[in-house]
Amino acid sequence: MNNLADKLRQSGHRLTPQRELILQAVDKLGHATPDEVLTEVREHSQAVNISTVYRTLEVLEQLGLVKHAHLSDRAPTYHSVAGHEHFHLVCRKCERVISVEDHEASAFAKLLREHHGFVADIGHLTVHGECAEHEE
Amino acid sequence: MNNLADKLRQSGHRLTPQRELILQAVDKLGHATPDEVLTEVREHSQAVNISTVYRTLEVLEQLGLVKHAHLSDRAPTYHSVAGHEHFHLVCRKCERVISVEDHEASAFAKLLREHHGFVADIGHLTVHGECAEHEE
DNA sequence: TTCCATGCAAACACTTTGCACCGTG
DNA sequence: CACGGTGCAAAGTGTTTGCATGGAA
Repeated sequence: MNNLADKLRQSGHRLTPQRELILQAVDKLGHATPDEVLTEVREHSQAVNISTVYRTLEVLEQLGLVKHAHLSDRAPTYHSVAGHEHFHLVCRKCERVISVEDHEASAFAKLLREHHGFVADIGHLTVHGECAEHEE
Repeated sequence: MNNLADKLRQSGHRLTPQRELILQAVDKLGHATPDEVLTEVREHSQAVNISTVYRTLEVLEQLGLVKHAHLSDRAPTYHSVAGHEHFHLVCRKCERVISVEDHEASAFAKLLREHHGFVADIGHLTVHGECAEHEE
């Protein structure tokens, strides 16, 4: 089955080569800014415009195929949602990014739901701090 | 005692009227973008430049007097660190911001430290999701 | 053949920087 | 009176938008 084509059509969108390429690039790169996605796409094919990248990432996120997180103070990064959700730890000292299974945040999410009626989007969560090699 | 003046001098900085005004504005506003800080400062005094706001917020953050968090996908917001640390819950539907005492994240922080050797900066943490009135 | 999608260029939002002048310490 | 701080203007980075053209269904 073609997940992308199906999801696009079900929501009244169209399947285009650009959209396939951009989703492939996100899959391959792991965590990438829109600009990095553009660079990756141009390795294989050429001729994709940066505004198409922005517009496509927005559509893919609506469809639940990718998510974005804010790993730095700069541009957001996109990653594919390949079944298992995860969140991120980012070291301020070395910029290292650690991906953590969502279940490690489930107790925290439960607490927020019970105390504040708040349903957390764990897949969007980024925790900044310092990794083992760099703590004070 | 004058906390600002002391901290500035101890770190080789100077006390200026702009720095006092900007810190007061952050205190008063709660959570504010650099631009909102500028607007607030200009209510009282005039003549502070946006680049001074950026430079000052950076200094104040180094001194531990303010912190920034990313409450939206847009500009960061600054809040004063008035003794007690807190983190934020942001509702995607209504933009509401809920401030939560840091101790509610202490079990989560402990888990991250034990499993990943990662020391989380809870005061910088922002959790996105949906508040009680807007969950699905 | 109908609309949605794309490319392009311009505009926009936010932030940083170089430099001359100002004012704290 | 030295040196860090400020204002101003310009440039840098990241993102969005209007519009004409292109192509999927």
